[in-house]
Amino acid sequence: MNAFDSLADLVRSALERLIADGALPAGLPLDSVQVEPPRDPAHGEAATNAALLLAKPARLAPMELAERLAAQLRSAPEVVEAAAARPGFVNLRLVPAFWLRAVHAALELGADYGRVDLGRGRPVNVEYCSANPTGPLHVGHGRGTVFGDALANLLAYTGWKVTREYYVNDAGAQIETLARSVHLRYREALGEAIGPIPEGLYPGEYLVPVGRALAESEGPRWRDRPEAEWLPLFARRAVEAMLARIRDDLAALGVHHDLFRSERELVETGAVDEALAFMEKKGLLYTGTLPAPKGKPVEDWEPVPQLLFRATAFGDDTDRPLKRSTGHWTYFAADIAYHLDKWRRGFDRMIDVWGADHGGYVKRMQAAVKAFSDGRASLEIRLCQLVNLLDGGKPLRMSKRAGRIVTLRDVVDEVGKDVFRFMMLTRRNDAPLDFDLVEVTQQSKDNPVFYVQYAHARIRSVFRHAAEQDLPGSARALLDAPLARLSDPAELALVRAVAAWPRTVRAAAEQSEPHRIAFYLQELAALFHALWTRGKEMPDLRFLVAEDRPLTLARLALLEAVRTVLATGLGLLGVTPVEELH
RNA sequence: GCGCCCGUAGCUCAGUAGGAUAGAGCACGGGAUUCCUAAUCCCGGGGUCACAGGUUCGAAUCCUGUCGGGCGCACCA
Repeated sequence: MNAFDSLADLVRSALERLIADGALPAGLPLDSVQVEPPRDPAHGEAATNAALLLAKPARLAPMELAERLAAQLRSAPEVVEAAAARPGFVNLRLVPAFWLRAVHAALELGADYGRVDLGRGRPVNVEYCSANPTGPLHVGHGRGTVFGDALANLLAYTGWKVTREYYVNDAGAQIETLARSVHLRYREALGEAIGPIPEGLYPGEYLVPVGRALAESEGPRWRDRPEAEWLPLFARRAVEAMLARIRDDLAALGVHHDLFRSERELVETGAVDEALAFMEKKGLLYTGTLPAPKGKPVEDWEPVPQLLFRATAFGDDTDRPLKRSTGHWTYFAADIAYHLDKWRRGFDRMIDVWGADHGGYVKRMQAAVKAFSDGRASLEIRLCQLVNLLDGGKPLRMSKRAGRIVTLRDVVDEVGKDVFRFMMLTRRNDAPLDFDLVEVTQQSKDNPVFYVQYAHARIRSVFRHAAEQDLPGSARALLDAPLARLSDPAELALVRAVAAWPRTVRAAAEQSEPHRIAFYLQELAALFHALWTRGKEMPDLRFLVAEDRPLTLARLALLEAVRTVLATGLGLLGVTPVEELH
């Protein structure tokens, strides 16, 4: 049990005793009681809002209730001080031994210290990246990819059975465009002068090798044939090549999906027809004509009857078309089939990570999931805002037409996956992010990842020195260290930060907010660096004290606990905890 | 016009399920290095939490409106 959970239990049992004594009425909602670290450390080491929450149902003034609770809590052996504070908090100070349990737990549990079983083994599907296979990943994709990956890590760590999934949009007009673009490169590889890439085709150089490979394996036989004959082949080969490249880019970021699900396959195997027939049978579809769109006038708009989904019955703003005037399924229809497919594979919890430019799509997708599952499946959609690429403070304009795309791979190769991942995660996903190529390539202290990694490296450094002095270095060997010797305020602050790790994990997982892990790690690193420097100023506080082996063991135990938490936290973010920095 | 997201220090951002005197980094000013890595640390100035109402013991946080910014708005993906 982690520190703050056990404090909440302590407070609840104190309240129960007050109820038993008749000092409080029965039937109070004790579950809502929380114990948290107070914002201002001067208030104490932990604080509960119990009296504020329960004052009304207990028909007591908050301060009166707080006083009674504080008096009751003072009798607990762990409690050194319990004080009521206006408007009704109860502030607690605990015996150091209470907090030191967390250090012991970290040593004992290692990477499992902080793990909480929120998921109880239930399955969750996290779909992220899912970039169209028409080109390499760019920096904007990188953000959602890193976010989704860290979120998946976090859910797996908290007891969920996670499947990481990539939806491949390998059907539709864009793929035909891709195939035509590759055909042009194919002709080029056969020696033809193709001139400038025509409007409407993909100009990127990355298609050159795809065309060359086709020229080598196929020869010139498709050069002058009608499009209908070569298009499927070229589309398939192009998508394969792009996907291979995307997987490679993902691997460079440390991202590995469990499943790549193909849209084309859903269409070709009849899964879309089947899914929509399922919707039809539930009475969710009808044929009708949508009103003209409200915004900027659409030039070629004309009222046509279409097959529609009753999205408005499930919270969307308008009903949504499922079939195009050509008779083909819309993207949305295939997406419904895909999510139905997920649900049937056993996922009643699904999380999609999308770019903010798909924000207009959220309601209809959630409406569809609600509709086909009769409300039994949940779809959470996390939108990642855009990344503003800057070059030395100046906005870098990316133009697909000019072929001037800053690829994810370029940036990752330049700054490293650790820096990229950490930078993407030190911000809430729903706020835009400035990513300055100059700033992050400088690998200066502007990169918070170094700050955290440096803390880890420094701890490893201490242990290298400890090994030279014949001191134990493993967590197991430090389990019996006399932790009670830790007494300096800077040491105890670090101990309490270690104790706060499990609740940080829980909050981050429950809110789907991996950035909380990143911020916590920076705080933990800051407390460690501060202690380190105090040791420079006051030799008594150095970690390795030659003449006092028990004290040294206690400090090494604390350092190992901190290191464990740093390594675990960095691991959740997908960042490598380094042994040393140079 | 409608929908979603955002607005917190000069800049970039946190703010833990409504809690106490709103925090950190950068930048700026001052200081610390014979000693476990100074890529670090310590001290300081900096704020009408866009604005106006509302809900209540209490609001940066929840609700309504206004202003400002971003994204999106049949038959593309």
